[in-house]
Amino acid sequence: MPELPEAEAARARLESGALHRTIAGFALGEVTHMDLPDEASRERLMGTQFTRTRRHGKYIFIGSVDGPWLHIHLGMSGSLRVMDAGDELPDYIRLTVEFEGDRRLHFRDPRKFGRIEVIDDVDDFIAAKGLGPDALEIGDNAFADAIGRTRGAVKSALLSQKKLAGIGNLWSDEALYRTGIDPDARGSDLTQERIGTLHRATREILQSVVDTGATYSKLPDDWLIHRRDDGAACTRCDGTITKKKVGGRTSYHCPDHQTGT
DNA sequence: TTTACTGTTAGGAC
DNA sequence: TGTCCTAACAGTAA
Repeated sequence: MPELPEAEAARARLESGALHRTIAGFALGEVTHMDLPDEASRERLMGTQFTRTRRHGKYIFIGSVDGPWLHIHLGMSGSLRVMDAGDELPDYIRLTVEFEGDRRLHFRDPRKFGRIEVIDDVDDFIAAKGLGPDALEIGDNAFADAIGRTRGAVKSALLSQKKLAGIGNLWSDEALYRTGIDPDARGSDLTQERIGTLHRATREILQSVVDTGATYSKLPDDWLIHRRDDGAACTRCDGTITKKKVGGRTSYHCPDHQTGT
């Protein structure tokens, strides 16, 4: 379920379980239609150790000061598992990094929308992708520009990784729900005050989810995440949660307290 | 059996 | 030129 908080949880898992161990091999699962490192890329990593991790938006990186990096994107259904040899393997493991000793790093991805590749420089990669600032780091002015200068739907702007990186369908809905903004509202129609409120809500929501390790059941009961159902009761007014498409994405909102301007 | 889905991106419309 | 929108990707689950 990967947006920024899930990527951050995965990064933390790498940080605690996959550093300072010599890479001894790789095992490939069923890999048709997937972007995974080819033989030559895997060969570059053999015998090296990862010593640090990074994350930018939904993009995860693990590498070292001067060596190549592994870039991991979880796609729609990817996850990382740090396990030991002999542990019972879940289904849909697409790539395993085998460290000396028993430690194993597994990339699981049923739907195969994720990707892993070997890259030389993280900052170059981020620039080449055209990613905006990380959603937890972006400053007030940059956020106001990213949202307030778009003619399209505010939700689409939140979702644009080029404007700011890390927000996906679930947490964009959550932030708009909390701030009472209709996902279809034009970004350029919002007052500066509302955009400021949206920025704070976005940051607080993402940070809260990060703090739970992206465990949804630990999030407060009144969050939209627990009632993404057409017809559910709104927790902020007497309204009813309603489903609609915004920018091609399924969106849940309360038409009573979420307004256009 | 049909429909929808938490992300990205190419291609086309405006 | 830029911005925005849609469809497609693959597999599973409801």
